[in-house]
Amino acid sequence: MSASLRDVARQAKVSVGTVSNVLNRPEVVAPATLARVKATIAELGFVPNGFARHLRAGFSRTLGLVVPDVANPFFTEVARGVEDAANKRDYAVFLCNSDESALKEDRYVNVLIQQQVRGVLITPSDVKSDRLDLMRERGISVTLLDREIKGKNQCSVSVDDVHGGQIAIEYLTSLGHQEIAWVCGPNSIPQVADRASGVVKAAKVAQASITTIEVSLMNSTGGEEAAKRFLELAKLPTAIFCANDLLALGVMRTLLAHKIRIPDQISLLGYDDINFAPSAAVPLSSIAQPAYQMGVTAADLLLSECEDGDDHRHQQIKFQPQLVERASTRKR
Amino acid sequence: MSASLRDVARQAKVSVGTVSNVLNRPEVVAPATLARVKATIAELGFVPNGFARHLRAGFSRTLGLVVPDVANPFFTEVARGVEDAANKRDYAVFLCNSDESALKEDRYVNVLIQQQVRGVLITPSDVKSDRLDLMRERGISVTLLDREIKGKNQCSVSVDDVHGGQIAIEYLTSLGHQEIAWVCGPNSIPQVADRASGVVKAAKVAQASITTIEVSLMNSTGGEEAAKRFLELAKLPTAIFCANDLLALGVMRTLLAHKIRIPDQISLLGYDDINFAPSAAVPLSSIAQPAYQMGVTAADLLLSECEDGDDHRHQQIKFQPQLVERASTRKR
DNA sequence: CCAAATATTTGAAACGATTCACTACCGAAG
DNA sequence: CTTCGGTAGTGAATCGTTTCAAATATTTGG
Repeated sequence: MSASLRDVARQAKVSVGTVSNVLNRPEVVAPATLARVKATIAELGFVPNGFARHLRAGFSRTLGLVVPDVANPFFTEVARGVEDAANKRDYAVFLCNSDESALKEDRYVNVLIQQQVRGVLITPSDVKSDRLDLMRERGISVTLLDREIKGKNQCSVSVDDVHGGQIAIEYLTSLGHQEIAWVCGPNSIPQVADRASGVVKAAKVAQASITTIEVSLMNSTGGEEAAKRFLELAKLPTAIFCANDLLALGVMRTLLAHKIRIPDQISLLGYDDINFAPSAAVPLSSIAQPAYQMGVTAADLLLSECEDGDDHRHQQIKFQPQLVERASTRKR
Repeated sequence: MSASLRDVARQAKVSVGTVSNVLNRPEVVAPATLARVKATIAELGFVPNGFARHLRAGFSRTLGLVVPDVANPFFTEVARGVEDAANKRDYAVFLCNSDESALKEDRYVNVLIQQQVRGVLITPSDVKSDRLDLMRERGISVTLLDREIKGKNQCSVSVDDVHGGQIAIEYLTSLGHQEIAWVCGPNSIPQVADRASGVVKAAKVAQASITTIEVSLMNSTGGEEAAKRFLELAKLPTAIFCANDLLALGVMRTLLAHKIRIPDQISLLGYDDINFAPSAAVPLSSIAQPAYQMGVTAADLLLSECEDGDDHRHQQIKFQPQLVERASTRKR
């Protein structure tokens, strides 16, 4: 099959130790030998076997990335950031979609442990679970992505979701909306809970009333369902704030199909500011999060934890969300 | 650190061979022993070290997936399919974005070889390169995704792009359009070339005239650039066919910003039928490809090649694209 | 109750790299 | 001519599994 270090050693008439040195500490090898061995390596097309290397070393140069859904452009952007940062340091990334299911998450955590990944970036479906500790016990660094656990000693990169919910409602009320619908996923998702708490807080200050519409899927299908439920309300709110852009797009699609004009009759505000938001039927106002940047930051944090070892200090980095105004919202 | 097979053996008072049997061939182990060893495994929280296992076995349970851009919803869908199919067979997937760059692709191929992946699914930037042979020489199965090499002995899953280009133009000419702009990426991308050839073929039959606008980036930024170039044309075509939906969305955004009405003044047709297409400012007509299904099929094909070994027969699977009519196209 | 047949279990070799104590060699110093 | 210091190179042990021939235990038939 493919050439091993031993084959190279034999062909170059040196010992395996020397070949290993050529690969890992070329400075201790005499120039002539170095050249000869390098030539042999090229000749045989030798590529070191990562398994064997990492078996001895005790760790690998791979990371796991566990997100709820890469089909969500927000996470796609995050993934891009992670990949670029990892790549820069010569790490490869395993991609895992948990679909917010604890079961799938468990399976993946197990796979990642088996693969002996060096570290894991995860948006856990359930922050309280012991999955994370399980990995850490095994010497796998864990950094939370878009989640945060207070008081716990670990790195995390998140966005201030409470503030996000708050500025959303502050914005809508500043436009004169007093009856607002809040379309969200299950409250067990921390982002949903946090944004909701920001929503409630800001609503109280502005004395606005909030109607919650909760659906199970945080994608455009969920949005369609939400819109149908919305239309059945006794008194229609004048603005809708959605927990993410996919929901908002589903809502938009359905409302437009029912001849409801946006923003004339109803203002619509999303969350995430995905790439597609400006191209929507009515360009979607949204709360932007620095997705790519978050991916890069999280990966850098994780890798520095992996490589610095003991003198690493855990950090909780929190980005601030930002309002992006487009055509889907307007004064009442 | 974490428990090894040897630790389990010691604690359960059996030999390492027996523990290994419990893991891999439980049917040869006596029920009482089986139970005891399993209990010990659970107690110590033992997870086998994938490296050591695969080092011995000579291959791993990992796949590589190399696509030009996961941020493109088409490839995201494909990736989802691949992941689900791989997961079902207990394989993990490395995600790699080549960005159509031969350099990045080379780097990733090297990483994947080092990781000793069992197989690779790739949309190669350059079909003629010897990267693919390099991997095969090392015993890594390779399946082409959304590309095809005629006469070569390998599996591939693709879409009939020539036909796709053809039905697009047939449709537009059937609506009465005779002056059509074709917005595409570099001709070095096989899909672009194939679709272009379908375009030309159908145009000849219908005696329509085609104006080609080539941009370097196949995303919405590229689309914006294309639209600007389009607007500078001496005589404006009445329809635009874009090589993918992202391009089309960029074009749409820009044309609408210039107060050009779609489809009244210009018909716009995309390719891929991504999830957002129906939510676009003007719901986008498009040529649909079964992305998720392609991912699943490709992964299944690859894994059957990996596992069936010699009695595997290479297959070239070709899906047929389909026209999806929405509001962005209309009769002249 | 014994031999043969069958069912379990054992333990050492192997996978391919890294590591490190050790040897070989060379020139310089005593 | 020996001794020392330093540089280059060696090769056996090691990592945690799987595999498999051999050893041992158990069952069966006579």
